[in-house]
Formats: sequence, C-alpha cells, structure tokens
Amino acid sequence: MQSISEAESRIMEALWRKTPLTAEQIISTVGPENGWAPATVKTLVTRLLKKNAIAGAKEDGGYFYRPLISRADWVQSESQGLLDRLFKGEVAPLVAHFAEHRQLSSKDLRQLKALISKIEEDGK
Amino acid sequence: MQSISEAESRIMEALWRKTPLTAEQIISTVGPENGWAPATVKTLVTRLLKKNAIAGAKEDGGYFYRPLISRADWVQSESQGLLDRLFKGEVAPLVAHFAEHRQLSSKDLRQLKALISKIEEDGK
DNA sequence: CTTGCCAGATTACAGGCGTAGTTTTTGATG
DNA sequence: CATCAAAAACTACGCCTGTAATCTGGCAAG
Repeated sequence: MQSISEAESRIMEALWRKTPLTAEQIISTVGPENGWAPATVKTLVTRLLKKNAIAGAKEDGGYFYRPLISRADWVQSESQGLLDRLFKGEVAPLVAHFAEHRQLSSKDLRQLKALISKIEEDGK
Repeated sequence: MQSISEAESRIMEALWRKTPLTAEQIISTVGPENGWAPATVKTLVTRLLKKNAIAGAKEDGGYFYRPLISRADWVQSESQGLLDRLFKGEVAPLVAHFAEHRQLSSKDLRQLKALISKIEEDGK
C-alpha cells in the first residue's frame, strides 16, 4: 500500500510502456537502463509484488508480469502531492512558477492554449 | 547538499513564512503543527544546519535562524524533478493531466488564461 | 570566577530504500 | 516420481528518514 519508490517506479514505467513482460524482459530492459544487476531488478519486482503494485502469472506458456495500478493513478497521486505541498493545490501558481523560471517553451504555450480552448468548448 | 526531506521542509516553510525565527519560535510553530516533540524539531534544525539549508546566529540579543536557500529555488528543484520524471519535462501534459482528473477549477482556468495573455504580451 | 542555560553535537532506534546474493518453493518435464 | 529451472522469498548491509533523548561546550549572568 505504501507508495512506489523511485527505483521501483522504473520497473513500473517499463511495464506501463509494454504489458505484460517476462522477468527476463524486465531485467533486460530496466537493468541496462539503470545500471542494475539482475538481482537488483528481481528485488524490486518482489517488493512491487508485495505492495500489490504488479502481479505475476503464467499465461501463454510463459510467466508474465502486469501492473495492477495504472500509470494515470500513480501520476495523479504523485503530482497531487506536490501540488498540495508546494502550491496549495492550485494549478495556476504551478504553471506561473514554471513560466517565471523559463521552463515554459513556446511549444508548451501553444499546447496550453489549445488545451484551454478545448476545455472551454467541452464545458459549453 | 542532499535534498531537504519532507519533515525538514516543514521547518523551512516556517522560516520562509517568517524570517528570522528563534529556536523557541520554530518549536512552538512547527511542533504543534506536526505533533512533534521539541527534541524532534531540534534534530531537524540540526540536520538542516548540517546541510547548509539554514544558518543560526546571534543578533539583536537573541539567537536567530534564517534560511540559506530560497523557497523559489527549492520549489524549482522539487517541481522540475516531478515534471521530468512524470511528464518528460513538458508543462502542457502536466496541466492536461490535471484537467483530465478534474483538478482544474474554473479559477485555475481563469488564472491560466490571464497568465498566458500576460506572457504573450511580455514576449511581444 | 562560578554556575547555568542554550545551541549544536552525539546517540538511539526502527523502518524504508538502493543494491545485491542466496535459499526455498513450486510447477513442469522427463 | 524425480529432477530442474525459474519464481519468489529470505538475508544482507549501509544510508536516509522520522522520531526522540541526552551530552557538551561556550557565553552570559550573577
């Protein structure tokens, strides 16, 4: 139940990119990406199993792992926490912060405008 | 150098709200807020001193603590990390995420539009 | 000069995390 | 039924964190 750690999230990201994966596939994807020994990857998989964040089962002749929680849910809790702690839960101040620190690319700006238009139309 | 922990950030928040503060003031503000014994607050202060995140000095007849890093800098590194890890560093997807999860209040929307107009004018 | 207070350091201790090797269990295969 | 490979659990270990108590050294007051 207690949240997914940084290292564990690397495993999750791999499973969210492509599901399901075998142990072998996880190890050969995530291991090199992070410079981890196979044993380390296995430990992380075990911990995720214990946390009920993933499940393993044999299917189709192989043994596959699947995420039990969605990336959207995870992203939600992660970013909600930051939003609440740092910006009193308000989105605009967060964006304003990025704007002030030159993290707002013109691409972001374009996308944001498109997003806002879309929201307003939907809401209508 | 290693970053400020969650508990430590509570001390920082108090100092950012009002600077400088005496040990006594920190304890009586932050302690009750978090249900911490005075000893706990003192430990956190010590750790922040060791991390060079705050400094203590006698001035004006009292002993006062001041932050050595700005809240803006801290917020920057915290939120940049999340942005990079979860949204490939792009702001728009982050906002889109909040929009999809109904975290975008109409107030946020209004503020965002104002923000965007302002940025466009400034940039012009 | 002595005493006491307070800041800062030291010690404590359990749980989580990063990193990894070793052991056990179990399902499949011969 | 016996064996084997692979999954899962167990063991390890040092560091960080949350939580807290105690020790110590220096400055201030008497």
